[in-house]
Amino acid sequence: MEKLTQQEEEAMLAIWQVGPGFIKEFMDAMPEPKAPYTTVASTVKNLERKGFLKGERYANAIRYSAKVKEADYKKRFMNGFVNDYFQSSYKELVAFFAKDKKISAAELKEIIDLIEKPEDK
Amino acid sequence: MEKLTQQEEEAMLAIWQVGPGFIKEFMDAMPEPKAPYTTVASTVKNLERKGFLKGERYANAIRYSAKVKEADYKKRFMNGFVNDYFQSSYKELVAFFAKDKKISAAELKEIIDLIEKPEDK
DNA sequence: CGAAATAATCGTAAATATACGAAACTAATT
DNA sequence: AATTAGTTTCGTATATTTACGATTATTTCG
Repeated sequence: MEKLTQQEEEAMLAIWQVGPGFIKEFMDAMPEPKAPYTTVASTVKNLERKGFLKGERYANAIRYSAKVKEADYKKRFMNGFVNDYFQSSYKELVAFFAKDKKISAAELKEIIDLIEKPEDK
Repeated sequence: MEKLTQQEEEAMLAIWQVGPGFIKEFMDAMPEPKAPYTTVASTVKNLERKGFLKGERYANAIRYSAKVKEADYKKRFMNGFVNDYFQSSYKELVAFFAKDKKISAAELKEIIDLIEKPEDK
């Protein structure tokens, strides 16, 4: 999976949020200040070339959908980060943010409950 | 704090690891395949320009040290990531990786102990 | 059909990043 | 002082990214 540039990633965030759709719709979901249509269109083309999107023609427009799932991108991205900054240890990462008070003991307990009693049927 | 490019980040990782030192030493700490000396020197110059390093002349060489702490860079970097991918919630992030079995309940409990009984004097 | 609307594509320009050799500088050695 | 060795600095070439207007293609509507 190729690495995304800044605006490619911004576009992907919008696309993941919107789901399959047209460039116009993705633009609506992107934050201000918005780039001109053609600029976004170029970025989308790049994403298609990199294999992150696939496009299908509908009338005179193209409907794009994500080929790479957000969860997969997150995972691979974080993995690199954890390797470089936390000696490949997710525990180190969580401990770091716990010490920095980004997450509380109570929240960690909730997560423990969540994984110890999986209630997905 | 300006964002780092790929090789700038690689160089910073080496510098954080080595501590204050000379380009040669940073190069030794960088993974193969190593770029030529002058390429690394350019990158280091860029890092100085971006305010990540400061340099002091010693004899005919320059000793560089980090102005930005690794912990601070980690924090700001992760913060952006959590905002974009986990609705600004560190709890969401931890839950995501817990579900993906990157961290166990036992490890989370250890972290809870760590933050509930702070033993730094 | 012809005009207007909508969207994609193409081409290109400018900014940024990457890469590295040649030359210059500094210090040590003979 | 001249040579050598180590290091920085400068300049430049190439690749990639960003940005977007002009043009072209397609559909819709009168």
